[in-house]
Parts: sequence; C-alpha cells; structure tokens
Amino acid sequence: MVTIKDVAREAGVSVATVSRVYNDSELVSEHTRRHVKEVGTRLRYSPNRTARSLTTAKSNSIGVLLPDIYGEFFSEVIRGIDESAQARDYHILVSSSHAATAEIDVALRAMRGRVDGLILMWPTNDAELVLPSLPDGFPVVLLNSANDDGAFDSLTIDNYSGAHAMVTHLIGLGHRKIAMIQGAAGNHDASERLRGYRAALRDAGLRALPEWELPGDFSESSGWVATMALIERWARPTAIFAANDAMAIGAMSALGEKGLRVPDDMAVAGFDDIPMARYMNPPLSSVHVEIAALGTQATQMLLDRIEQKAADRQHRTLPTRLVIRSSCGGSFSLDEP
Amino acid sequence: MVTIKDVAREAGVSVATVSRVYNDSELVSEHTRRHVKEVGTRLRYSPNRTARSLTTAKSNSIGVLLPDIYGEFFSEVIRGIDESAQARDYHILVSSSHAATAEIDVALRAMRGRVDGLILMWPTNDAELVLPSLPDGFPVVLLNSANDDGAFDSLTIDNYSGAHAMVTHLIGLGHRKIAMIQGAAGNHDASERLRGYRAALRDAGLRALPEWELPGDFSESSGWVATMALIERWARPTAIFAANDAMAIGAMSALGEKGLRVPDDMAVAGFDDIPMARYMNPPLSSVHVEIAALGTQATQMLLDRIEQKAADRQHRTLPTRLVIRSSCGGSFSLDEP
DNA sequence: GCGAAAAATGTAAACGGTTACATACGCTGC
DNA sequence: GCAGCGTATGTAACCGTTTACATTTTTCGC
Repeated sequence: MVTIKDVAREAGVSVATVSRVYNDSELVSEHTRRHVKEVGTRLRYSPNRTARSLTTAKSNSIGVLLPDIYGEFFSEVIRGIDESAQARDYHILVSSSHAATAEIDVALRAMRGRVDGLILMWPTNDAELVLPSLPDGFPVVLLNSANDDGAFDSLTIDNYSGAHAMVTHLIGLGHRKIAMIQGAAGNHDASERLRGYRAALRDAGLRALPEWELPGDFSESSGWVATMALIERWARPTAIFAANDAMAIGAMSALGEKGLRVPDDMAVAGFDDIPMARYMNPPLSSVHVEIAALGTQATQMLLDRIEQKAADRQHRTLPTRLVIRSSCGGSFSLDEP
Repeated sequence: MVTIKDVAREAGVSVATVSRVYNDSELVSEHTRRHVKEVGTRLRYSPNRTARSLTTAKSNSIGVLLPDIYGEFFSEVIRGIDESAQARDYHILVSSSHAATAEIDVALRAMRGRVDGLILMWPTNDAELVLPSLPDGFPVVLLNSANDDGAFDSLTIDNYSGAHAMVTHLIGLGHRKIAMIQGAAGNHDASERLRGYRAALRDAGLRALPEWELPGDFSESSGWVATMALIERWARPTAIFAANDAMAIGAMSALGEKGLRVPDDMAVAGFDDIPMARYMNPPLSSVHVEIAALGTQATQMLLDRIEQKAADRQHRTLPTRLVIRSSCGGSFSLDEP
C-alpha cells in the first residue's frame, strides 16, 4: 500500500505538502501541485480514508439502520439516501436489525466512531429505549418512527391524512362496509393509518367495527390470508383498504383465486404507491408517497445537522396524495383532492 | 468522546490492559478484566473503530457497488449480503453508481482504505476497464458480471439454462411463436438469457426471428411498451418470454389494457421469480433464482478470500428452477424439471 | 525461603494522515 | 543592502488504537 510518505519521498517534498495538494489547500504553488499530483498518479496513490478520519474526526459516512431490508419500499428509501449522500460526498453504511432491541444496540456500537450521523428507521414504539446509549448530541434522524418527546429530528409520512383521504374517497363512491387490513402490530405507520381509517368512517357518520379491522404485517402473504378469512364471512364488506400495497396485492390475489372480481365484487385500495402498483391487474389505487424523497430528505436533514447548518430540532411530515386507478372503481369521482 | 486513555486512568491501569480487555485477550487477570469492564461501561466507553482499523489495517467492512439500487431484486441481494456479513461481524458500505465508468472509479477511490473487499455488480461488459485502478490482489467478487479472463472471483446466475428451460417449456405447451422482451443492452444477464432463448428455439427446430426479439431495459414500463408494440402487429406471437419479472408484469398490464387474456390469448413468463410474482393476476410463471442467496454466497466468497481461507479463484454459478404458475397456461405439463 | 518460570501489566512505537507552528525563500521599498 | 513581509515548504505533535517488547508480580518446586 503506497502511503503519503512514499509520494513525499518520490516527489522530493514533505508529507505536509503532499497532504496539502490532496486537500486542495491554496498554500501550495502551482508548480509543486502539478509535480506532486503527477507523482501521486504514477504511484497510484490514494489517501487512506481511515487515517484521514482519525485526525479530522470525520468519517464522511452516515449509518442507515433499517428494521429489515425488504421489498420495493426499502429499496426506494435506500436509493434516495444514497443519492443525496453521494451528492454531498458521503458514504452510507447500511445495516438491518431484525427488530430486536438488543440487536440494534450491537449495531449502534459497531458503528461507533465510523459514522458521523445516523438515519434510524425504527417503526415500533420503543425507539427511546435504545437511543440513550448514543453519545449526547449525536446527530440522528428518525424515519417513520414514533417520536413522542421530540428529542430527535424526525421525518414521517402523513399516514393519518392519507388513510383518511382514501377511506373518504371509498365512502364517496358509495361504500359503507369497508374493511381494513392493518399493518404490523406496534408499528407506528400502521397505527396512524388505522387511526385515519377509523376517523374517516366516523366523520362520515359510519361506525368502525372491530371485526373489520384485520391483522396483517405488511407482507403480501398476510394480505392474502386476511382476505381469505374475510370472504368466508356471512357479511362481506364491499371494499378493502390495505395498510400497504403489498398487502393489497395479496388481497387481490386472494380475491382472484376465489373468483371475485376487482373492483366489481370488491374494491381494493393500498398505501405507498410502489412503482408496481400501476401495473397490477386491475391497476391499484393507492395513497402515493414519495418514497425516495423520504430517503433524500432524511439525508438532507441529517447532513445539515452534522454540518451544523441546522439550528432547532426539525420534525417534518411528508404529504401524501391519492392516486385513483381502477381497483376501487369509479375513477372519476369528484371528491378526490 | 471518551477514549481508551480515560478508561485507563480511571481504572488505574495502562491503556494496553484496557485494549486487551476489549479484545478478549487471555493475557489479563479475571479480576482486572471485570474492573476495567465496569469502569468502561460506567464511562460509556466504546472503542473507536476508526483508530482500530488504522492499526490493524482491517476495517471489518466490505464495499457493495451496485449499478443502481432499484426494485425488489436489489433489495433482496442487499438483504442477503447484509445478513451474512453481519453473521461474520462485517459491515457493508453500499454505493450505487449510475453505470458510468467515471463514477465507479470515484466510488472505488472513496472506498479506499475503508473496506477490506468489494462486491461488484457490474453487468455491462466493460468491468475490466475500471478494475485495474484497484490495488493488486485486492479482494473482489464479481456479481452477475461478464468475467472473460477470470481474473476475479465471480458468481453468476445460470441465465442461459434458465432461459432455455423456460422457452423449452413454452414450446412443450405447443407454442411456436414466442417473442422475447430483452433486458438492458450490454447487460450480461440480458445477453445470456437471450442466448438461452435462441438456443431453445433452435433445439426445437424453430427459427429465432429478429422481429420477435424486442428491446427492453428490465423496467416495468419497458415491458409495457414492448408489448404494446407487439400486439399492434399483424402476426402476433402466442407467448411472451420477458427477461425479468418486472417486464413480464408490464407486459401483462399492457395485455390487460388491450383486453387480451393471459394465458388464453397470450402466455407470459418472466425471470427471477421475485416474491411478488406469485401474487400477480394470473400468478406469473418464472425462472426462480435464489436472489438472496446471490448476496449471501457472494459475501461468503469474499470473506473467505479476505480471511485467506480461499485458495484459487472461484467461479460459481447459481442454478435456476422453473416455477410454473398459471400465466403460461397448462401448469401440469410433464416436461418441467 | 529462594530462584526460575509463568502470568500480568506497562512502555512506547507504530498505523497514515492533518495541521499549528517554525522556517526558508524570495520580493519590495527605502 | 537590509528590514519587513508574504508565500511556500518543512517539522513534529497529535488523533485513538494495537502490539512487540520490557518490566513487574505471582506461582511453584524444591
């Protein structure tokens, strides 16, 4: 491995000069700069980032801790993070923790001294439990997490309004019996979406029935299972609102297997609007979320804090937008936003 | 930031002893070990990984360079990588390069001294162009890449056989006019799958017609576009084989829009068998690939090489398996493997 | 109770950079 | 010709660890 010393010796200058050249300092003459660069490339020198990090106390990388890396949603989020991190010359250290509090602590320690900040997606409601193990004032952005005491910067989706709007849309189409397939238990997004669903029913003068709130966990299979259970019943709903698209797709699959047509026999709507939603058969109505923006904005917030550009705690909420396709019928209803 | 010196001072021992405690060296008495640990946790000490890396010349992390982070496929690969990296106490530094040779070089340099090895997914055919800029003998595993001279460890999917088997299956169902939607131009997987398609036709005594090899780029939309173009023609095929599932889904969507039924009016098959494939309507036949295994195996190979356990260059090929669902009709044909 | 071997601990030199401070080297102006 | 200054370069301390080697302490056989 060729080091700064090798370059210095070969170029006949001191290590300080070489360092200056590679840090674009103005304190070095044009002549020397060119010479050093030339020697550097000839020797295939590239500064060791680890050593640099040690003295500058900056790693130029950020940690990304996700509950699980799975499906289109996460891949879009990471994509957004990577994109804006790269633009500001940061790297991302990705780790998924399988949702165990002990595991996240291990991951956190392992990142110690290797990252300048952390994007933490911790959708269950016990985030505060683990975060105290961080050094005071360590830059953290909470993504899609419950953040009751507001101790960290945070970014969330406007789950409540999105769910409310979609259910209201279904009601506007004439549906009175609307079931919901819930997201994972204890998940913040899931509970907010459920809250929006209930509120929309109430606001329309309808009653939210516990037996129409089916358990799910955001996976296709849980949507399938919930739907199968639902259509066995004596009193079927006329519409299903799934807490995410994957479950909605699972639901449509189950309906198809049972010979029920969407949207004629049953309307279906999802949440997230993953890229694939519009290619479903029929195309899936969904609550659109700028998933990649979730990543880019979280990164912006984090880097702003790392670089001291941010003053106060920030709590941002990403708006949603209804995307009505044919899976819920009546695409030309007037009450969409 | 509390350092090893603080702990040493507070515990009344030397830094060497503290270091030994935190490295599980046997050279320290049980009594001292407990005492140091106790002081360490009280002070919330955690060794600085950067400093450690500098002396040991090991970062315990691997770089993952992907052409683009997009869709379920990549998310599964990363998931596999992360899983087995974590199991062996490594971290992953992820970076996507938007397929420009200049960019990959930047990314490579930025990882210099920060990673112990590299998993490189570089499906276009110019991998060799950029790799020379790596230090000699640097551990690299090429994933799904053309690797003509075998200069690196590599892992690929058995694209050729998979495509061959699927097309042969379609022929076995009676199809004689089978179109293919190709993957991205210059992509290694894409060209291998095309090769398998052509060979299967030839082996069955059919002719491969250039006008039935449609351009695509692995995206849903390109599948949609290709299919729309296809069904405008006077002579329609009876089956479409898409080079990946995303395009197959796009194709089914286009067929649905035009009122054509799958598989009755047109059989459709894909490649990759992403988790969502079985939830399509109708469920999508596909060539199953253990996508996560691609990640885990690549990681194993890389770590084995990093830790010197591997001797010779390895070139592995991951087998595929047909998964016949209803999108191509006749699910009980006898000629599946 | 002694000496040697074994075990535990300490000292200090790396690792590869950055950077405050010191120094050398022109210049300019008088 | 020299004080004074700005610019370019060098010297060496430092970042937080690890680890070879030196030193101290303990153990144990006799």
